[in-house]
Amino acid sequence: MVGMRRPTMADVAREVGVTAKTVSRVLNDDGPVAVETRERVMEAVRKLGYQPNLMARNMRVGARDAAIGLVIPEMGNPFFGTVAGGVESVVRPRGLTLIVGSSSETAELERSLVATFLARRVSGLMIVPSAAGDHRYLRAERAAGLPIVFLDRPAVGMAADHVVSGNREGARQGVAHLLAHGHRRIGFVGDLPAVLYTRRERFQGYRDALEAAGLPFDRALVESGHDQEAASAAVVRLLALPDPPTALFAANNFASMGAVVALARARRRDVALVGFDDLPLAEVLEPPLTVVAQDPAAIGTAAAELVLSRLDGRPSRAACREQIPTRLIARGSGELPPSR
Amino acid sequence: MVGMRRPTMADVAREVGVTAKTVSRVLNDDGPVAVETRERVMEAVRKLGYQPNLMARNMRVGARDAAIGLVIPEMGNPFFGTVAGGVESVVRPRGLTLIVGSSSETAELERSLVATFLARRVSGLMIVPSAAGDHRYLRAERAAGLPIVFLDRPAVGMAADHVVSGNREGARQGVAHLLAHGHRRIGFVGDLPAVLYTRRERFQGYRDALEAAGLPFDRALVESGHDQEAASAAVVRLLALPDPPTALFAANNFASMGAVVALARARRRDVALVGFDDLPLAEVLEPPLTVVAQDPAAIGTAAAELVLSRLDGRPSRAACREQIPTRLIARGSGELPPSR
DNA sequence: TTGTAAGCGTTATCAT
DNA sequence: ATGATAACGCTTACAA
Repeated sequence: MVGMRRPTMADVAREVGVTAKTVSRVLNDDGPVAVETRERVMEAVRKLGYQPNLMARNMRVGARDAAIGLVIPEMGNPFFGTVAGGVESVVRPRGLTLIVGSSSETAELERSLVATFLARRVSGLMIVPSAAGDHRYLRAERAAGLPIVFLDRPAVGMAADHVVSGNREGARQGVAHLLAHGHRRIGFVGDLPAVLYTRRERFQGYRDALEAAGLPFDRALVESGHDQEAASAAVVRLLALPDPPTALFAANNFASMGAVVALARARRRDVALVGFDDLPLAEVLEPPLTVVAQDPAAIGTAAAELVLSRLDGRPSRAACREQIPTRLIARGSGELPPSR
Repeated sequence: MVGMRRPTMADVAREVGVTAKTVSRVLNDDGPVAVETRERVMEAVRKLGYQPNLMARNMRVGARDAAIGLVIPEMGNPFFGTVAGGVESVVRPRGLTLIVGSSSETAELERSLVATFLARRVSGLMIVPSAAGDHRYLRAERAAGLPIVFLDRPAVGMAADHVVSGNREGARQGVAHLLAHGHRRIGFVGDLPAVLYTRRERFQGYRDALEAAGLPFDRALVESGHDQEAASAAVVRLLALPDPPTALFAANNFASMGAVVALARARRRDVALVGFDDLPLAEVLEPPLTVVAQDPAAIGTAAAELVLSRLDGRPSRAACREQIPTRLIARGSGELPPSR
């Protein structure tokens, strides 16, 4: 039983007494086929359990695999998972399969994944670039007409299509929300400086809001950490300042969780908090967490549609950027008044 | 520039003045090649920017795609995302690519995804089966030697390898934990009855624990809901009973969140709670949530290793089942004493 | 309406 | 150490 050769088109053809081409015609609704022949072919297909070999088809037909390669930093992260889900939802109805790999945020893994995808001759490439990367090596591919779209962050060293959140505007809105509730000293808790595109943008939004309100920028109110624990520590430092903030803006979900934990540990229910990126349990926290929510599914679908439009021949001479707007969700923590 | 044909092995060969087969030898470290020839080939490869075509290779070499097809219910769900990450971490070092699709928990989508994967001639199939499915149609594939492994839930209508959490034992442990803290009336909040394998197993664990403690089973203490809101409502009903439970066991994370929300809304800090499956913010809740944590990454890696071992020729005559143990994490909510 | 021949880009086999 | 030829399973182009 094991290793039994799979039936091929030729096997089906032999069974019916026709040629492979005729079977192909039936299966692809190509060219004219006699009704009776069609029926006999279909029956032989069922009888033999024949399944067309997509590999062979792809190879002959386009020299391109009917697949889209997607690189994300991490599969277990619901943000990127939802992005991937968005991509799949637009790509599958077009008959394209999704091939996914995770880079663990390292440029090396990202590059090796991309190499694999290119070797497979995927029809399109979608990349959430890792921080340290350089994408110049993809210029030739892009020039040769391969649709390449970057997600969540733009490419480095190369002008290419990309779809990102409205980071700057979203952060501005979140901070403006705190300002509107009377806060004048607002701490910023973000990733390690300058490394990440999103951190830079959101930081700009923070400054935009302050400037629009005519408030001075105080470097002492800016703290960073690369994970939840570090963010907690950052919050502790902020609250220990001589002139501490009455509100916090957490620039990503690790920072948000770190801030929530730090405030809970310190039993500080008087510090306002707005986080960038929504959390599953946000409404259960005390107080419920006010957030600037992103729309990861929309990032995925928009990027996938961009790839499809390139595939359909939309010229890709000029790189285009798409911004997916964020949405402020007021739940309580961002509406607390200043404590002093 | 667009549509420029990619260099093939033949192009490289022509450039060097040899045959395609020689280039193939160099690239695959196959057979003997003169040192000088090898160098000239490598240089031509660089010069032309040649990249081997994996599709063609796969087709010729094994009639199998060097890929593993994985079906999960939902990409945005961190549980399944982490499972997928576990699979990838095992499969990639072996040179296999991961192809993923989500079924949205519907048997139709699952089946169509599987069909696509089979048509691509993947080397292995990994499926988190959706509730309503029937997998008899896969028996022939399995008999023909295709490695097929089910994750998180077993197959229906067919004996096949599967890797699942220790649902029953984990639930037993969680409930026993509550019993050890003095509770005698423990409510069970789960999915809709009987539909889902995991719900059945965990319910059995609940009963095991009661039985071991010599406590009677009270049907009134069992409630169900298919999402967070329904679970909340279920908890409200339980607490309104004439002789209400002093503790709750939530059999999945939706139920856990629903229970947390319901207790918070009712300002009931006196009801103990143990949830099945960990939550990101569990330690931030008040009180911090005690859980029976699963190990989704381990489920993924174990299942992937099973596929690889089958691929390496381990006979698959008998289906094997692997249980990944759970781990009780006591954080506070499960250690509350009975309120009366 | 159906068949024939050729080819997609590799690698296996057998020669040289 | 290298080459010639065929083959993998399918589709395109053309012929019958």
